[in-house]
Amino acid sequence: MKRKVTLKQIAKELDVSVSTVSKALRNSKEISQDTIDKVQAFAKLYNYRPNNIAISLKNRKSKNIGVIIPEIVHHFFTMVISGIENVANEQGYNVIVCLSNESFDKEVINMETLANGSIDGFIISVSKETQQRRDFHHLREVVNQGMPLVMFDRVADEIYCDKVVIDDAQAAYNAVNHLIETGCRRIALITTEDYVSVGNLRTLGYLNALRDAGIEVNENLVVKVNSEQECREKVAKLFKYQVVDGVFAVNELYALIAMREAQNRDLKIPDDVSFIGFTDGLLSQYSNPTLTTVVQHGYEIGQHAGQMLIDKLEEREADDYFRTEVIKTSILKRESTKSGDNLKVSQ
Amino acid sequence: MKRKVTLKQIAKELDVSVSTVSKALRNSKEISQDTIDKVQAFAKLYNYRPNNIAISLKNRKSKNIGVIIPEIVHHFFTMVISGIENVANEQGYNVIVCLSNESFDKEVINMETLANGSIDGFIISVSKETQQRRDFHHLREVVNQGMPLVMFDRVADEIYCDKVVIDDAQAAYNAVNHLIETGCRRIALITTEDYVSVGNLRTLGYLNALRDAGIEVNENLVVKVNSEQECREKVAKLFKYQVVDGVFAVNELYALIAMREAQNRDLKIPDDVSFIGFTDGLLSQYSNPTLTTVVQHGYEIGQHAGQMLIDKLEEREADDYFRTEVIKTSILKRESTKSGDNLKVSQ
DNA sequence: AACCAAAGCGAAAACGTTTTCGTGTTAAAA
DNA sequence: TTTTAACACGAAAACGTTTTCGCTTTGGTT
Repeated sequence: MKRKVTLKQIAKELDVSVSTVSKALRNSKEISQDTIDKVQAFAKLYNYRPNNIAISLKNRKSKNIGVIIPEIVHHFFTMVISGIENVANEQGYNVIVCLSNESFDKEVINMETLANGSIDGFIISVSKETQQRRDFHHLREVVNQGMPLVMFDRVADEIYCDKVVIDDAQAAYNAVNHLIETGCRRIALITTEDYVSVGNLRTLGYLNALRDAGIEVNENLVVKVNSEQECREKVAKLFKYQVVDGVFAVNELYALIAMREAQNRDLKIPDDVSFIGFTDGLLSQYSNPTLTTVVQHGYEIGQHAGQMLIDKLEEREADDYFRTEVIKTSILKRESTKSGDNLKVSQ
Repeated sequence: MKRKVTLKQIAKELDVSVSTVSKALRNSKEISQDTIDKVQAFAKLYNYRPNNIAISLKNRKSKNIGVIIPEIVHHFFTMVISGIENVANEQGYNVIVCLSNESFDKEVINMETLANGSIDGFIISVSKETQQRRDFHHLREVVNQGMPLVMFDRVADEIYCDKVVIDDAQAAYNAVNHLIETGCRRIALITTEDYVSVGNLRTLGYLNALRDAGIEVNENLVVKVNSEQECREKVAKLFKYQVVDGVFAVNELYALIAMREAQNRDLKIPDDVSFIGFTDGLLSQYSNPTLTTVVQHGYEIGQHAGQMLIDKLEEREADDYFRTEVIKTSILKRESTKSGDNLKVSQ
């Protein structure tokens, strides 16, 4: 019920000026010790806390970071948010999260409402629709206004700003290579039909790994799907008409679906066929067998993105110098691929 | 590079007063059409947007909602956030997310930093540590300051505020009852050793369901665990020494671990033993066999919590009247339990 | 006695809005 | 011609801070 107490109220009660109160609270040496004690005692008694909004207005900075992501019900993005939160909180920043729900319009609206003082800088992974349209005017706009921007994962090359990405092509290359090294030769790729750049990069890594190993690409082993349902159908056909001894899927769900199909056909995993997925989430951890995956280190991505942004905000870094940090991926070997020990045996 | 344009700058350029500009932009009828046109054209040209912070200060409201949750890498909480975001955005509010990481101190700090103007109201699910200590002074404080507060899931009865919960006891009752109806008699409970109130309530539901069905409680079928590892061990013992034909677990992970153990012992699911878990997440959806679960409808919980808070903020509801909304759970039947069709056969 | 410096404090501006109230100008009514 | 009303606009206050600058009082130095 009792409203928050302000400097003005304290000043009136103690019969001094607002300036005196303000200075006393900050232990200014302009103020006598007597007055300081009196003011601080009173402030403590009434639990005075400075009003953030007033300070924001005065300082022209909010100490808030705006994070815009396509969706939050997604292991990778929650890990990234956790990472951002971690570095932000340590340095006195709050995180405002907005969801674009993969919609271009909502992304634009979110940015516009936040960009007017509510936040000091953006961290964003753009929506699918935005990538499809290749319309990045809203990003360009905030950059032009001098507001720091960090993009992660789904980035736009044509926007000049800090970025945090993984090397999708390299990661896919390593994944496929791991299959090759453990004896696989007829390796299928399950990917998305896409405009989403990361999908293409992962496909590229797949192709390169095969080429470097001197394995010919078999178009019949490449399946492009757009939905879970489509994945099930095409994977069923794949196993029906082709001999497959390894599967690389661009996400864990598709890998799981493929594993299920293989199991239904009484194929032994990993002896008859090995599986590796992209993105390490709960499903990979607890599937049966557990799934070997490419881990993207979302938490670290978030930490780096957050730190890069804060470095710009605190002017620890020139505002016209931009970097792209590439976070290394790693392969977490589990039960769905053969261990290195079997290597000679299986080859 | 170009800073955001302000009313003052527009006023100077057009040689009118700040008040005139402000009114012209809002189509006040105090201002001539000529001036309105002139001002609006200029504002559009320079892409004028009112500064949110200044408006917040003036109106003494930020249009921000503070959400504090124990962790974000958790399906239930992300669903809740999505629900909150949904209603908040529709009504012009932003969501500031803070994570307590299950720590009491961080929860307190988060609330204090947000409570000084940054937000208009809180939505919170308290940390385990907070529940353990039963120290809710920080909640009491914001309530006393007249700041609306909505608690969800992990609530504190002693705090007088709006709440959104599920009926854990009833939900558990229904779950266990479903097992009973499909023919199970020796039903195990896998729960957490806890101070967390929800765990106790779920246990209560289990006991009541057995009692109402005239089934004696067998202490040996109740396992309390605190970690994944402990769960594995105790579940192994359970299956080794007891005959079990049904398992109710207080979360999906424990249910999964138990299923895995049963499969290792070549028990048929659901014919030999049925499983049901609490909380419907990805694991339940994609496990093998898929897991029947109690679904908590996190998205709806978020929507209700958000709407209750906004109703208070917009004074659509008296600020001294508090409700507790109970969101109904439902049981999503999948492969891990017998269907109703088999009912007669199995009895 | 005259001067000066330091100590202690207050007034005011600034951040960017919105809104109330007052004022001068013009056109219509008496 | 005088009064009145409508019209168009500006000044100022308010939201809660921080900070600069200036003022008064005190005590000490010549």
